[in-house]
Amino acid sequence: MEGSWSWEQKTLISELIQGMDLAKQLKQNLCAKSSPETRDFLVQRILSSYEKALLILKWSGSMGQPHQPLGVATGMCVPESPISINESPRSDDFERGLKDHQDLRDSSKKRKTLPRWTDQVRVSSENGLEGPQDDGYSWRKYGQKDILGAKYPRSYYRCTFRNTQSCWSTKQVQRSDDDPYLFEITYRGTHTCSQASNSVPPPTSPEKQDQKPNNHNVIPQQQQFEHSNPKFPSNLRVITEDLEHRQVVESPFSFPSTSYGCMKSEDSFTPLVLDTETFTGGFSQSFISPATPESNYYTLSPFQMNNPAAFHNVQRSESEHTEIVSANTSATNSPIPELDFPLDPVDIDPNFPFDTPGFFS
DNA sequence: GATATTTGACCGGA
DNA sequence: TCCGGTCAAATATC
Repeated sequence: MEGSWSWEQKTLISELIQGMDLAKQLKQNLCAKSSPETRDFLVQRILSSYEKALLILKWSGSMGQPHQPLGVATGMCVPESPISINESPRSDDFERGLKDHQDLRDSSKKRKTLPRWTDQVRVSSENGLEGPQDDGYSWRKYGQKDILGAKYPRSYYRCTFRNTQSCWSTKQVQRSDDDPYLFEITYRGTHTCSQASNSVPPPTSPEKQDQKPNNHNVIPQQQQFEHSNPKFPSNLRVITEDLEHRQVVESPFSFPSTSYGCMKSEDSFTPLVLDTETFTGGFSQSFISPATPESNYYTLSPFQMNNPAAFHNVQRSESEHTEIVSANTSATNSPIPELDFPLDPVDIDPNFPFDTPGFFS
């Protein structure tokens, strides 16, 4: 699988790792009260690394490269909406994307470009016949269709706030032929509605379609999540899946040590985000996709790589890369092709709190 | 009455 | 022409 890593992917990882290391150095320099010149130098190099990484992403996008492995392997917070380090939440590109969404009705071609990814959700036997119902978002069913060759009809849902908030996220729910308790949920587009910024665990993001059960540091996050989500059943289990091989592997429910770094204030990468509202639009997906409120099963797709500890594993083991890459390339599609970073104005506020406690710790 | 679901029809891509 | 995706009127539920 190592061969599947293209040059730009490796370079991208290298640049991001370098950026993080430089940031660590900067942090140390801040603590040591080093000279401003040294700090400026480090800041410049950090910026350079991330700009290169973004350029690689941009270039890969223009070349039609599969992006999903990139987002996963690097642990980048990669929303469909462009990331702007210190700018307003919605860049021009994102506005354009929104407009595209709104024009969807007029052009099915645009529909095809919507980010798309698939989850598999297993429901418990006692309630599974009704299918997965609640993934944290409000959906309105707008259609059902018998699919050729499929035993069960496919249901079509769109965001309840489609009209009121122009949220164009949709999902399709298809029951597995082989396993009636297994549902394949295909999400299209990410939420731009107010739900996107809520604490409710949203559907699995495309960046982390799969997760091997050997997640070492997941328990604290789980506990944390359970505490912050009173409705969250403690006896839930997680399905970690390899969509490529269509095998569902069950494991005791656990969370990655960091879910969506960009969304978690305690996450070590949070300072780079500056404002979670920045990602209210395209970057709404979280790492967990609950099947139903009553379900005992969840799919888990942890965005492990934004955990610095996990991130370092990237350096250690390429086999681990390939695990994640293979899992994520198995997804039906990725939203990352929609990625459209505002590459030019990658400016970081000089007062940016790199020395925030916990930053790069 | 407001909102959600169902279902047949329609449209566009392959 | 077939099929997947969506629309919109009819119906159901609260």
